[in-house]
Amino acid sequence: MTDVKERFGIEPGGGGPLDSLGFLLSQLGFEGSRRFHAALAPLGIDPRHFLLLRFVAREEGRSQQALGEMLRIPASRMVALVDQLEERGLLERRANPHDRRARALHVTPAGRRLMSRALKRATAHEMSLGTTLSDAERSSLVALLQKLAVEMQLTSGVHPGLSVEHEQPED
Amino acid sequence: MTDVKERFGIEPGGGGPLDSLGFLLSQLGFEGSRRFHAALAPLGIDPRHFLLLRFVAREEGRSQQALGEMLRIPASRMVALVDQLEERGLLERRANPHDRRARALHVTPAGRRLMSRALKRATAHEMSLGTTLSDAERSSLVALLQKLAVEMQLTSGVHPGLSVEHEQPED
DNA sequence: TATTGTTATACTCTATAACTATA
DNA sequence: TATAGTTATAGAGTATAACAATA
Repeated sequence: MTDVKERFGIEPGGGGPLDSLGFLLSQLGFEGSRRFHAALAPLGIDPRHFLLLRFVAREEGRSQQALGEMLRIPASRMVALVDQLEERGLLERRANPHDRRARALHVTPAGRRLMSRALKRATAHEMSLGTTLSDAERSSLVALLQKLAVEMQLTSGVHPGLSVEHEQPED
Repeated sequence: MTDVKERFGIEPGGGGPLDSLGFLLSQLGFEGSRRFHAALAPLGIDPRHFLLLRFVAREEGRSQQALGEMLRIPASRMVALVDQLEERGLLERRANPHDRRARALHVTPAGRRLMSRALKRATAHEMSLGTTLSDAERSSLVALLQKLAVEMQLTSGVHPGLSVEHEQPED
């Protein structure tokens, strides 16, 4: 490994901690999210809605709690998220005949139409990233990030920003 | 470029948008930040304080506004951030004899002592990332991320999460 | 008249824990 | 007695715009 300490000098021009792997990931993750957020904004949803809507479509009919556990979204956050999607008529809470406490979540036709539009924007966003990299570079970058994701025990499709309880980092 | 559309299928097992470059960066950036936040917490500061304190040390005596412009931190956020660091005795606002409106920022001796401890933790955090990668993989990952940072017009040492006005993305 | 830094206000988001209705 | 989902409350963080002192 390259000498990590030299990246932490406070001398100007020396790079600083600013070109560290951690800082780069934080900058890029945040900036990418900001752009994705902007890409979805015209549709009236944000990345959390997009993620949840996709999951509901994939796990059609599951209870609100089951979905929340899969995505590791705390129950009280789920309420607001599902409320917002339901208000826009994108998904429905249906009664479960076997357990009247539970709410089965279903995507509505309008929800599917919006998902299709959102998917186009998400794809365009994804394609807008890494345009200065060659095909080989882009694949190798994704592979390395996946290796890092395994190391950090991240789960595919589960965003840590939705799972966190108590305090939120900004940097 | 690998076919980006196939990453966006909603079929389970197909990967989903979840292994996209954008989503990976967001997950990793957030999780890394969360860990860095936790690493600094015992010292009573968070990553924003660490970044600002380092900058003040590097640009000793600059005005609060000049620092804010360099880091692209809105003026009203700077007040709270500097307040917190001053309350802990880590930096001082000094009068500027040439312009009595301006406040020159200086790191105190206690601030330098704390920075040294924080630097150790930051280094340990940085070294804890990428331990499952070979030296060559780690360097190539950093190089690719830097290329992406250039593409996205990010500035070394400036975190977009501190610059944003109006709305904050979470994903 | 413009600028530096501060503050007052209102707004959004959150965690927590209490709560309802079911099981 | 436990669980699914909801809500009430209080706290943290923010943007905005107004503000005082100084230029």
